[in-house]
Amino acid sequence: MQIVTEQRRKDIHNSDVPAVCAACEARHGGVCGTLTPDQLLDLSRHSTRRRVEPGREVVGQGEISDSYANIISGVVKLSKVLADGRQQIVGLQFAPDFMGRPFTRESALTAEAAIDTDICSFPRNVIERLVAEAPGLEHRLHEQALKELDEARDWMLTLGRKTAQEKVASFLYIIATHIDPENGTATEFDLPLSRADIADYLGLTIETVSRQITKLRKDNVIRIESSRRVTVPSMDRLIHVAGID
Amino acid sequence: MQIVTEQRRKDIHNSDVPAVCAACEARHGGVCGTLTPDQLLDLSRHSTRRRVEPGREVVGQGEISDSYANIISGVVKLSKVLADGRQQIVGLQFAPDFMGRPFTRESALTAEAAIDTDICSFPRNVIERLVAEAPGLEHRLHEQALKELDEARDWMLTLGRKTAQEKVASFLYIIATHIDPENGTATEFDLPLSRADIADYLGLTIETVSRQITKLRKDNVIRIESSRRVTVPSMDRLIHVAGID
DNA sequence: CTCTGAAATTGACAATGCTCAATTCAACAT
DNA sequence: ATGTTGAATTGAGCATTGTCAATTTCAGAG
Repeated sequence: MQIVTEQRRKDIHNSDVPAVCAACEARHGGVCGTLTPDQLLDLSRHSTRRRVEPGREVVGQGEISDSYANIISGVVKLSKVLADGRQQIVGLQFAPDFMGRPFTRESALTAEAAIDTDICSFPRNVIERLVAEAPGLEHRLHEQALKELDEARDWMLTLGRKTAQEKVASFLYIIATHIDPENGTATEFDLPLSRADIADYLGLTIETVSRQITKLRKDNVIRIESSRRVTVPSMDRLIHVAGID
Repeated sequence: MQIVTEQRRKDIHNSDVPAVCAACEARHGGVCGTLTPDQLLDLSRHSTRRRVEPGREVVGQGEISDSYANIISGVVKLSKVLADGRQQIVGLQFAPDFMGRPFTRESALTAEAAIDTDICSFPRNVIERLVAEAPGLEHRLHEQALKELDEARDWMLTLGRKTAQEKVASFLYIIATHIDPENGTATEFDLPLSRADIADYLGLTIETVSRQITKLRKDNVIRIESSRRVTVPSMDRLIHVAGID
């Protein structure tokens, strides 16, 4: 079964913004935002854009530290597992975030598409060369790391101290605020994660997640159009139930 | 009550490593490691070394993004609180880590000394100037952020998926491996955190922490010399109970 | 040495969330 | 339509962890 469609970028011989990049939804986000047209051209020569289907690893085992990628659209789950199979999602990446690990650092992380996801990836050595040339790039990567650190710490508070009810509400709020990269908070959206994924993100079981969603529905905090589709009548109420205030 | 002793560093007029730094335990760690003698001198002119007592905030409210500090010795707790007072420790910093947030980024974090802690702090603007001059410095800060991100994600797995028993064992292992910055893993050590702090770090209650410590003692995984002092007869067993393998 | 107060431990009981099992539901193939 | 499959929901009982309260321990003050 073929699951990714690859298309190596055309080499364009002028120093304007490469056509592929000009049309790219993540042109100004991710790593690309800080690059000059020349650097962007350099990078685009080695970039590969492809679609990853749900459940597929974004980069093969062990490659995670070998390549860098911008998320054009979609959602990627970063997760860790214990020897006996218990799993925890430690981060969700939305477009136009970029992913990858600068400078090797072994951290058994799995990156997997949660829904259909388009990514644009570059080999590690090209990124490293550009980092050496363009000081702004490392700064950008640094800021991304700090953003992820803040998010991780916020989530630690959720994992360690919130009730199941608050955890589920917090999750819904995260999705509402991140699912649409363009606009702000969405009041109606599709959940990018299955109940099993949500449970792994919240440190709960599938059953508890389901029961809490049912409870939120009965309390009129959310409406469930279908198992994946959610409407939030009052974001303030959701925030309140999530314990964020 | 005066709780910190301040001593502004003497301005030394030669470009060798400043005397205060040469004698500093964190000379090669923290931010200082990558600086040239000139830069180190520059930095030392604006640095303040002081001792912070347990329970005291390392930097005043809101200042956390305004200054940077190296931990010379001791342990600092980084924590977050919910509106109703529930608290979660989201990170422990040991010597010779450095702390602080480059580039403003409001993240309601409290940094508090867990035990007597010596820190050497610098104002934000000096760090920013040095970052602009010395590219290696931002790289160092970036690596510190990545290290903290890895640690945060490891801890998320512990918070979300481990049992109380595994959590307490994981905590003891963290302390054993970090408490002595010089040497490697310690088999006998003082806990830098009270039971209340441990509970806040593990997302448990004081009582559960106490019961699990008692159980580990009865199972001969650890020995308790006093409530703060712990001996680990077999680190392998501790690791096993912690679920790290 | 005794008193004091905070920290830690221990016990009894309750509650939150988990386990196991049975349905239900939706998508899709026959 | 009907059957099949995986995902989600629901229920009943239980285990782990939390709550509340009573001791115990220990360090420091007098």
